Amino acid sequence: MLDALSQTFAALADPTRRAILQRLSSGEATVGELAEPFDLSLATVSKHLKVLQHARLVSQTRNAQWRPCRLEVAALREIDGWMDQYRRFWAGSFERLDDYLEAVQAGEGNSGDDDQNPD
Amino acid sequence: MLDALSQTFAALADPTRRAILQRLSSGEATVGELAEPFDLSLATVSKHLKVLQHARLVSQTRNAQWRPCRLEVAALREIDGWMDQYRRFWAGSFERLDDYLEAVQAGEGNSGDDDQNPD
DNA sequence: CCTCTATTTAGCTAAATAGTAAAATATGAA
DNA sequence: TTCATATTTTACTATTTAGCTAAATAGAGG
Repeated sequence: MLDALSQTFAALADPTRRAILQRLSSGEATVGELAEPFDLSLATVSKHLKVLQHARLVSQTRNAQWRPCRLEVAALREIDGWMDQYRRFWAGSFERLDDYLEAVQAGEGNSGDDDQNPD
Repeated sequence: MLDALSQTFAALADPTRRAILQRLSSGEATVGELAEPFDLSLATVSKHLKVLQHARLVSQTRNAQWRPCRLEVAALREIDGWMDQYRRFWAGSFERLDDYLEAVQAGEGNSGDDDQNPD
């Protein structure tokens, strides 16, 4: 079994699942409502939802015979947190990593090969 | 073939590949250097690098018989851009989506077909 | 009970992919 | 040319997964 972050990324690596998340970002929806815009069987959408639930991106409650789904943002926040370590590469004016590294290395007075750690 | 965003998410859905990216965030590295911390064959790491290149997360140049790899942040920025539509859910004080939606709906009135009682 | 609606599960196929070992390729050096 | 090093490519296997249809499950209501 993969770690939580990998599961979340894997769940997001499918356009249908991302569309489901987008739909859920405007409110709860039942499985049937979520399936409606897609040319897919309900069983397939149900499986997509199971993947999303397993990745903790969606939760499902029960209301009579409906299972309303809801977006859960905790896993998305984890992705966002993971991205933090890379944001410095575009937070400033650095388009390319080597520009950044060259700038850092020039600032440190090191002209060596490539093992400088900018952090 | 999947769209670019799906490919990027799929590439990130592997701990080895994320570790490779992290290593590259501190500077260029050859395939052998990247493979060193892993208990994987060079061929396997080479394939991971191909996935990362295909997702445009890594570029590879040539230096004699070495192929130094470099982090490319454009695809990460795309992920970051995709996340924008969800940041509002944790940018403020909203821990739970339903709190946010209740607040919004209370302000806007009811939109119609999703008014099952939430609890 | 039975029926209707909503959803999930089971069983299948096809495609993708992570891993391997071994052969092939590319470059530098002797 | 030959050898050594670095990396990729080529089969091949095993696992995962997106999709389907059909059957099963769950609740509402007659």
